[in-house]
Amino acid sequence: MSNLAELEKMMAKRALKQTRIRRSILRGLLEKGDWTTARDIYEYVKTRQKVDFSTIYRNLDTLTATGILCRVERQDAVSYYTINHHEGHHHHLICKSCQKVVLLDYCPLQAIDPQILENFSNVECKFDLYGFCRECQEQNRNTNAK
Amino acid sequence: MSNLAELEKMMAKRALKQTRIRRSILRGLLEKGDWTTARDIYEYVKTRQKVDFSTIYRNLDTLTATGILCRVERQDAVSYYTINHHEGHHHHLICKSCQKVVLLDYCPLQAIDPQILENFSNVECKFDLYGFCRECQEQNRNTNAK
DNA sequence: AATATAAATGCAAATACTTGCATTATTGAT
DNA sequence: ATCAATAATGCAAGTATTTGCATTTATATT
Repeated sequence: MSNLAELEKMMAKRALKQTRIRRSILRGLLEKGDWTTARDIYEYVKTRQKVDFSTIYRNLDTLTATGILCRVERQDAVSYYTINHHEGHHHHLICKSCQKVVLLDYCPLQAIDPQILENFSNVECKFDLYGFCRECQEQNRNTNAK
Repeated sequence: MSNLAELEKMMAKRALKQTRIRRSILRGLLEKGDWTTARDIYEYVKTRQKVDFSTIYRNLDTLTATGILCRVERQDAVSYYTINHHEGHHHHLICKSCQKVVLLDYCPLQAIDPQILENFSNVECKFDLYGFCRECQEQNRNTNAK
């Protein structure tokens, strides 16, 4: 879907400076093509150039905030990142065992009584579901049955 | 509403041992009568007896898991706890400035396509809204206008 | 009252992530 | 190509919270 040139255009459009580290983060995520931890991204970049962990975190933040990346949080508070291929606001359902991510094309904000929201501005919505996917349930059944 | 004796009965019903520290945590929260950080609870208990921070966290966890306490998370990942006066599952709207908490008597899980949930078991719902309450908006306007 | 057992605690070390600040690199304008 | 403005980076120290393990305590039973 996306390639590095496209992502660089997106950075330009958002007035983000195109640094070697940023390019490396995006290249790493493109290669992986899947949800990845900050630690794994750090390892990837570090083998290619000098980089500090805080720089990785700061970049993952800005790239996520500008919609270039997408972030989900595991229940143990470890975050996963991937290139954002989806237009518009959405949420996720995450497997508690294998961390598989299912996209939920729904935002609960729309269902909240407007009277309540009336008194608040800049309302942000944190919403995620966590469960065990079918495959992990079955694996677990087998393990326990053994 | 609740007093310590009532809370002790709740602990007994849930087979939680009644330790000095647990009583102290609950007494502190009753005195405060409002959302409180783990740090503040730790300070309160520490002035009364020897206690380690990890014990505070472990107790806040178990007391929350058993429904005796209620927890909300600030956007910067600091948690607030209070005695749970509410029956049943619910969520919160939290002011990003003063941390005021509004109860949302709604769970978005009900609105999710059952076909999606069918493939997952033990689904838990993380849902919170964050915004600026009217008072904080006005204060900010004044500060900026000055 | 003595005791067995399971749960709670303290301690030390680890976790993921954040922040302040001085230095450096990218960018658009000359 | 040079340069000024601004954003990005590295470093060091900080944050809240968690975890493993050995010791202690609360509780139900005798």
